[in-house]
Amino acid sequence: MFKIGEFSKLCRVPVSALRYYANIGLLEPAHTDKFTGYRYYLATQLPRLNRILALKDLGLSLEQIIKILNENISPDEIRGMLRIRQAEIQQIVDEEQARLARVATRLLQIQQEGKMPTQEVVLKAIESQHVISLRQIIATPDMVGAMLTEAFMTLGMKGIQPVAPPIAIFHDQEFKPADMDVEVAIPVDGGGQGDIALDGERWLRVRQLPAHPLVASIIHAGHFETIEQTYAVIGTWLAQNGYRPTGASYEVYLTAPEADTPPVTEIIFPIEKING
Amino acid sequence: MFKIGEFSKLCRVPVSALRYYANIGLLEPAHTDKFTGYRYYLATQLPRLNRILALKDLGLSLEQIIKILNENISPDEIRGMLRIRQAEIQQIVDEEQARLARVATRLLQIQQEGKMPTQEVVLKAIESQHVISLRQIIATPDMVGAMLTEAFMTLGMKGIQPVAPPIAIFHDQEFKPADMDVEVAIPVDGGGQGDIALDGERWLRVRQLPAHPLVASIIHAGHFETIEQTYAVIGTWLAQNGYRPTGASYEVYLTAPEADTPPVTEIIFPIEKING
DNA sequence: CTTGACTCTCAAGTCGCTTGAGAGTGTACA
DNA sequence: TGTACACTCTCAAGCGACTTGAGAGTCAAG
Repeated sequence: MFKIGEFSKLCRVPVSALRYYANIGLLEPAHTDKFTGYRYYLATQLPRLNRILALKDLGLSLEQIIKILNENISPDEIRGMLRIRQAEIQQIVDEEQARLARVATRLLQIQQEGKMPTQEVVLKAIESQHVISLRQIIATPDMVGAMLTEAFMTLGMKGIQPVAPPIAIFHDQEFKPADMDVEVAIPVDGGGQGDIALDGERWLRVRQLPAHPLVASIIHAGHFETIEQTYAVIGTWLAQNGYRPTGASYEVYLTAPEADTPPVTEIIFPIEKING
Repeated sequence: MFKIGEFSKLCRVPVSALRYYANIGLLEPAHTDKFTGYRYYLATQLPRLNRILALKDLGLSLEQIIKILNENISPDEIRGMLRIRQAEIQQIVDEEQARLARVATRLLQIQQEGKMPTQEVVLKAIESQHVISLRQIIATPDMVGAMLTEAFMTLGMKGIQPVAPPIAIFHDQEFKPADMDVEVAIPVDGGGQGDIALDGERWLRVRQLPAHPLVASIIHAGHFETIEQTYAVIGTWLAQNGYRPTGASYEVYLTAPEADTPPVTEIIFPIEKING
């Protein structure tokens, strides 16, 4: 008969943990004094405790361990549990390794630039969106504004409300300062909506923007004249972190145009990992 | 000016999280209505939020992020933080990979044996211990009991109390059924204690058992006649999991000898990882 | 009979949120 | 103008596997 402190020394498990295990019914002491409440353990309880520690070591929750030890579960069920754990652990390993790479990159950046970069690139996924879009070749980039205005006004006349900020998609393979192939897209409700004619040849088309499982995003807060700097930041980031763009890049215009405050724009690149 | 739900859609962060960030002072809304309490955000707050997400992605705590963003911290300090994180993440990766290997081994075992093994091997570290020990070549293994009795009686006469269960250390390189080189060691308090003569030639020596950073341990609950089975279990386990013994093995006798209950013994192997 | 080491229970804290209850607010439509 | 309904608010509790601490009781030695 060991008191809890002695038993704790034997098995190298803190007293507080033993008490916790007793409370949740994972490892009851062999005997509990009815008057003092003192817990008394036997050495024969060590095998059970060791099974507990071993299962815990595999990453199972205490609840699962109680199940495995108290009810007797079929090997198949245990195999199922372990296989789920296996997948989970693999995912953790992958995630943490990616995180490690990001931290290393960040350290390198700080070392090279002597300070913490203030513009942040964020990875995320983008879901498919229902939009009304207008695609055109335009002579200069600042005509995007005119396209948006035209699209917005036409929707306004039809009584259609946007459900998210407008987007411009740049379809050219390489960067062009002129004759850009641009599509402006305004997210709308999924309801039954048809294409809308603008003039003799041009149409506002209803379509579904594709989902992108992985995109890199960065916010540019400031005038469009300086947006190239932010493109440079994201480009550098992609190169340093081993990603490659996989399709047309987006700009999302998060603020309505106002005279007194600079616009906020989100730049989005669909990407994939190199050698992934 | 976005309401919290709109801002949440923009940045793809749940409303509940945004409220939480506001509460802990990580990202205050640009404006809070004094009467209704409604939070209003600006698109210009997105860069800060993105910085938050990026730092969180590196695994920093929100508290650290508040520090980095609100006070302006020197690049050196940030480098320090990141390097600590780097080490932590590396450790997580290593641990999880080891865990993955253990889970895989376990799955294999279940497949081979058709059931969950009930004897568990546990890895742990053992600290250095102050002991009084007696080392001898003995003809048969069951003489260990006699050595222990002799040592205990001698300590008893000197009024010295053991502080933990007695240990036997098997110093032979290979297993020998006879003429074993065995040391019995009884942990005692660290106080100033000298060697004790037993008879003409033999001594109880005071010494410090070395610490072992990594040992494999298994509990054998039952008579000594069946202890070889448990040795086989731990041996198989070491082979399957890629470990190699690095020194003399121990047995710890967790129960005092009693006639009616079988003894409980812990078997301990100092080990190291192969190819580690 | 005291001292000091040990034990007990119960509550709260850890982290980064999420969930839920209960109440108030904003806006579109009949 | 009423009303539905989506949205927002605050505050409290919950997650998991314990740890920490307060306050009270117990045990063994001297």
